[in-house]
Amino acid sequence: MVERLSRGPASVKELAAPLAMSLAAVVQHVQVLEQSGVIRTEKVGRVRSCRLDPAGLNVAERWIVERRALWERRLDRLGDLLAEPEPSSEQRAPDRNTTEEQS
Amino acid sequence: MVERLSRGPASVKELAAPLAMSLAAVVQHVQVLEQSGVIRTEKVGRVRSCRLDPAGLNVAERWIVERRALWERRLDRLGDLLAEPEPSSEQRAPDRNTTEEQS
DNA sequence: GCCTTGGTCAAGCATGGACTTGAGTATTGG
DNA sequence: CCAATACTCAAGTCCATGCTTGACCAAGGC
Repeated sequence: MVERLSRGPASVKELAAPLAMSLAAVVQHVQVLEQSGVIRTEKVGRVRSCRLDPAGLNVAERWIVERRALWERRLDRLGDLLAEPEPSSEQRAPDRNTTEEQS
Repeated sequence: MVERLSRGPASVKELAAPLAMSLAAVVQHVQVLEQSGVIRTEKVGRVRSCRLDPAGLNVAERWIVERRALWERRLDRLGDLLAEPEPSSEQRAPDRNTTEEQS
């Protein structure tokens, strides 16, 4: 959908056309895209036309960059720990309870 | 869990301890981690001990790097298209049907 | 006027993932 | 020998997502 919109604005119908989905489903997608600021829409008569919002895409880009940085940090940390020689003697820290994800 | 394992091998019990989850749930996590090659486990008596598999982590890292590259490519492409002046005259390509994701 | 078109809304269904429960098994300390 | 421990396994629950359906409504077009 975003790809299609990057080639110029389109109505909901047009967005739905190539997509093996009901119109309603597409509308839902459009709604979340609008709420998250990636696109803007405007209703003219009975037609709602959608276009990308460049500013919003910048936000999206920033989001992804952050995400990426986070993963990089994790991997680096992990890499460091793996590079270290394994601690042969048991010296287990007593479970700090910081924000921590599972798996 | 991976974080914990990066500080040295541990039994399933130990992994479960700080995790507000049943043992069985942890075992499930351990299974997928093992299947995807991130950890290796060995059963000694009634205890299954788990350790990270450095090689497996390399695989995981490669996976993430690929993923990242993919997103970068997408964003770049999108950025390019946005940078272009909007095509004012209607010159809509007739919907090529290549592999394409929704939204 | 009235049927068609493009969209809207609410409800509901299907699926998948993460977790729990409960029953069972093998090891092990006493 | 017995009970506790450390799992294992199958089944079932819960919940979020993504989509469909059907009723509805406001433009158009003829």
